Amino acid sequence: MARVPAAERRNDLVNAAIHVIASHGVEGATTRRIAEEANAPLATLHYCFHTKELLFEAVIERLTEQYREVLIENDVHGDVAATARGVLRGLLNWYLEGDPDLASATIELVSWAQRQKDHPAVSVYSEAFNVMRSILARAASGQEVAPETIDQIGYVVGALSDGFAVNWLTYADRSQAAEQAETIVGVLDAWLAANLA
Amino acid sequence: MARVPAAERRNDLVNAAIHVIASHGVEGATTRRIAEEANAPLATLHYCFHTKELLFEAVIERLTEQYREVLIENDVHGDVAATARGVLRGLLNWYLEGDPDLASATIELVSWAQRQKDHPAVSVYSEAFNVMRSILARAASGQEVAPETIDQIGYVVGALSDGFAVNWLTYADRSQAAEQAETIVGVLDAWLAANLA
DNA sequence: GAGCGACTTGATCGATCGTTCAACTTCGGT
DNA sequence: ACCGAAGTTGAACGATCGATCAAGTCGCTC
Repeated sequence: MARVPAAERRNDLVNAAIHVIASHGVEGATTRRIAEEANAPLATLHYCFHTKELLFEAVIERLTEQYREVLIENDVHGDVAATARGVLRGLLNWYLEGDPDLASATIELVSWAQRQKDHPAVSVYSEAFNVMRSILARAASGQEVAPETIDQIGYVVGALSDGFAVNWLTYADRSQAAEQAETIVGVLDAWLAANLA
Repeated sequence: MARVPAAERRNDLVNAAIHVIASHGVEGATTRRIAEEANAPLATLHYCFHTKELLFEAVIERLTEQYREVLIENDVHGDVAATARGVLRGLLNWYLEGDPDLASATIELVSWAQRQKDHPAVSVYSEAFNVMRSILARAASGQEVAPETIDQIGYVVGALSDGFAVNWLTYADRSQAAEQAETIVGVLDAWLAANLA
């Protein structure tokens, strides 16, 4: 077969793993299915990733990176309220219009990673939270906002986007989810207005 | 061994399955592990539930029932705002102080059920939503509240509790989660105040 | 063109999976 | 005392899992 550098193969396998996890769940994501999705023999998967666990850790790194990009891309560089609003909107739009496999695989893998030795699950959330905090902190640099308020806003934005995602992934109804996204943003607006006054 | 009626055995197996799913995930919830947790031989599991899938469906029924009980128990019989607030508080408290296996197993199984033929996943959410709607509708009987507003409130309460649960199950930090629960209730309050005025 | 590291792959391993079966024991009704 | 229904259970089935290995093939360097 056509020769492929290991780095590129690893990339293909990570993409295949995300797709298989999203459509078959962690328990259905077998090494054979992932290899087949990547058009590679089973032995090639183990040539690139010594164990299945190492492959899954690479998938988690990829997902972590994806979240960071989405957050940074949606930094509107406004005041705290506008920035929080923009980040939340960016997340909801990403769920709605981006690759649905990414959100689905994230939910699947986070509970999987929770049970691994040095649970790398937290890394996805903690990293996303850290990025959000730094974005919000810069937006608040000109205002009088307590650090703990920044953290609280970050938590609320995260919780709202998670709550939205769970329902969206459960029902998979796009038009309904679009309305719900508006509702969610309205909830954030109401809370910000009441707490940043 | 001591003779046990099938109905009672089925009950034990459902409880064992919930515990195993919560601690080992759906992919780690093997028939042998569940049978061992229930102190029953493997063959007994298949005597009570013809297949593993049927056992999992029984687990989903149990979880659905649990949610209904929590919602009904926390109906404060006040106006719409007070009722929504009470139900949300009840859910958050149930997550925080109830059996952590129940919430964890729910999250695990919902994504599993999503991939079954006649995805029974939706039943947990839809049933919970229906109960919530009927509770809110009765609370609104004396007020002027549009039916679609009732649904919207139900969605927001659900989304907030889901968002709370995801973070709580990820970090498992009780004291932090207790503060976050207060924040979540505050978010609902702000939104209700802005939208029911 | 010889040599070597990088990559490919079919075949196969032992472990574990969900499920089945038949033999066995207990219990309630007659 | 007898009998059939209900419950128990060890042993085993074929399928599939993650992982391994050895025998390749390709492409670059000297």
